[in-house]
Parts: sequence; C-alpha cells; structure tokens
Amino acid sequence: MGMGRPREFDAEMALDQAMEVFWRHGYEGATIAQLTEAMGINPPSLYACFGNKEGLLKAALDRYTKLRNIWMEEVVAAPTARAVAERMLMGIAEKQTDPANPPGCLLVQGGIACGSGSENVPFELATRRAQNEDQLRDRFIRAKAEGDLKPTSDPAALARYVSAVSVGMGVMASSGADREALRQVASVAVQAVEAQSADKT
Amino acid sequence: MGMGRPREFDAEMALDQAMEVFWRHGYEGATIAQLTEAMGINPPSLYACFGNKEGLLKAALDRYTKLRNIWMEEVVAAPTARAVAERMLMGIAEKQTDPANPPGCLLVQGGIACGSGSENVPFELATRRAQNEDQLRDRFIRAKAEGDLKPTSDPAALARYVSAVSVGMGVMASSGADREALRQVASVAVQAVEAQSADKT
DNA sequence: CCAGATATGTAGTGTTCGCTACAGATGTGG
DNA sequence: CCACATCTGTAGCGAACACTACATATCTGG
Repeated sequence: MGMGRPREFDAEMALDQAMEVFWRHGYEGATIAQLTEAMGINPPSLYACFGNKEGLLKAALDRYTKLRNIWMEEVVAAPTARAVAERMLMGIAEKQTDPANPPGCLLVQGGIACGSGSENVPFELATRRAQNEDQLRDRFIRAKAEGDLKPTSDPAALARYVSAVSVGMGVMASSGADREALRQVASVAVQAVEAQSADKT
Repeated sequence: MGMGRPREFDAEMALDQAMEVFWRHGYEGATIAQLTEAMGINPPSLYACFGNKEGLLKAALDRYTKLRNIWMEEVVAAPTARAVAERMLMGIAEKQTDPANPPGCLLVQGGIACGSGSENVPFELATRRAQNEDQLRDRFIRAKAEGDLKPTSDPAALARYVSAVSVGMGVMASSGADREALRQVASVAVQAVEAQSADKT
C-alpha cells in the first residue's frame, strides 16, 4: 500500500541530458552507457522510468517538440506570410548554431535511416516534422484568405518548402556551417515566399 | 610470382548492392551480415576487397558521387542560373523518388549523426556534399559575371541555398514524400533564384 | 606438374550492445 | 515497528556486432 522509495533524480533534467546525447549521436549511435552516464543514473533507473531505449527517445522527442511548439506559436503569430517565413528561417539559423545545444535539429539528427530493429524511429521523427509543416500550412492558408498571399499561390507547397529548407539548414549546421552561412540561406529562401506575396500598393 | 586465384564476384556490382544497403539503413544501421548477403559474398571476401566496413562505405560513396557528378555536369551546363537551379531541383525530385533506388540521398541517409567510433562518417558525407555546393557556386559566379545574375547577388549564398533545399528534399523523400510534393518544393525554391536573376529586357 | 600467391567458405573470435535479476536501501500506510 | 512498495547499484545475462584464423580451392609463372 505504501508509495515506495521516491526516485532520486529529476526526470526532466535527465531527459535534457538524454536529448543531447541522441541529438549528437543519433538514436543508434547513442549507447545506453552514454545515456546513463549523461543522465547521472544507472540502467535500472532508466528502464524503470522510460521502459526502454526507444521509450527514452520518444520522451526526449516529446520534450523537444514541446519546447519547439512554444516557439512555433511565436513564428506563426507574425503578421504576414513573408514575416512568418523570415522569422522561422532566421530563428532556425540562430537555434541550430546555438552553442548551448548540439548543432542541427534533433528531428533530423535523431535518425533519418536506421537499422532493422528500429524502423519506426525515422517514422517518429518524420511525424513530428510533419506537425510543424501542418502549422505552417494552416498559417499560409490564412494568409491566402487574407489576401496576403497571391490567389494563385499554393499554401501547402509553400509550407512544404519552408519545412524542407529548415531541414536542409539543420543538416548544414550539423556538418559545421556557421550562423552566417545559415542566415544567408534563410535570406535567399525568404525571397521565394516574397514572390508569392501580394504586391503592396 | 603467380597472380593467385581471381575473385569470383564483380566488385562494381557488389558495390552497387552495398550502396543500396547503406542508403536504406545508414552506416551504423547496416550490418556486415546484410551487406554480405546483398553483395552475394562472404565476410572474408568483403574485408579482402574493401578493408573494413568504413572502407566499403567510402568505396560506395566514391561510386555514388562519380555517377552524381556526371549528372551535375549536365546541370551546370544549363544556360542560366535559374535554369541551373530548376534543372537541379527538378532532377532531384525525380531521382530521390526513383523506385529503382532507396528514397532520398545517400549523402544524407548514410549517416548525419553517428556513434563514438564512427565520427568521421558524417564528415565524409559532408565533404562530398560540399563538393556539389562548390560546383554550383562556380557556376553562379560565372552567371553573375555574365550578367545573368544581378550585380547585388551573392553566388556563394545562392549555391548554399540550392544545396540546402536539395538536402531538405532528400530528407522529405526518405520519409515518404511523393514526387509531386518534391516538385512543388522545387518549383517554389526556384523562385528565389529567379528573384536574383537580372531582368530580361 | 610444381611452387607461390590470392580468393573462398566455414566457423568461429573477442567485444559491445540493450537489457535485467537480485539484493539492499528508502520511502508510506497501518 | 512492521508489512509492503518502489527505487538504486552491482553485476552479469544472451544476442548481435565487426572482424578473422584456417583449411581448401583456383589461379599464374616456370
């Protein structure tokens, strides 16, 4: 009937450490030994709390997307489609080269391709990237309805485009591109959205 | 003094099979058992011919980039910067959804993040992606000199941009995006290059 | 036909992987 | 203070990993 011995570590802090290991080494490249060491716990504590390695990844992804969604709210709150794209892509240039985190994006670094027992890891990442794309698409649909985007524009295609550029920037960041290089990419990319914006008269 | 027993398999055909396994599962996700089975040989033959797993990957990358460079020659032969971007991105939409190959790009799927013994695998991939970017940059420098791109344009930034979009499209393809979706992304992306092109008079 | 050289198939090697049994520690409810 | 529930650390489990020793087979040069 008792509630048992309480856990001695903070689950969210431990998750943050695990997140960084997955971010840096990918799902398959991260070992339980590395994860437990970074989290400051032993394997049984990890398994009692998160089930298994994949459960830990999902928990880390949940935390990552939760933080990211807060930021996405600010992004789609920008007044125009062009401003949305600019705020998003410039923000990504910042975040993906923030020395406080591993470079790139966990939703890409986590594992684009995996071995035979982990086929659903890439799927998990893709699902969460798609959520981001959906948010953008909804915002661009609104922009079109408001006359901010041209009547001939395709909001879904624009959203896919911005999402693709984001991913590409993430890969660039993970392979050493600096902030200025990412900013340049973002700057060029915004022009395509601008080309789909209605003329200011 | 004799030349010994000749090898009974075709190295290039075997490489093509290995390339596909790396492409689909990534470097760390691909096992020697999978590779040898796909190549139709046994481990000792693999190690005699390619040294080790990483040597096999490099050989596969060499073959991949060799084929890809032939195509890139055609891309940069397009008459204008806009045509270069369009030919490249539309071609990528085709190639990365070609059912004859795994989806996406080997230079991304191969391994963006790796474990502790394989840190230089992501570096190898990044190096080869950079070569592609260099080809584009040189072409855009020429386009600017020819007056095809605006005097204010930044050829290096444009090349980085097209390269980033290509990578993003690859990740999209690997997570199930169909050819039409990629074409839409390419179509939007080209508009940014168009915005940097000199006006036709 | 023989000697040296290289490739092949079988059958492993040692290591590391994700994961867990178990015993002791630390909490709660009665 | 006791029964019970949960967490923690040690130590190690079976499986899969990259890789290889070794005997055999197949070639060339003489």
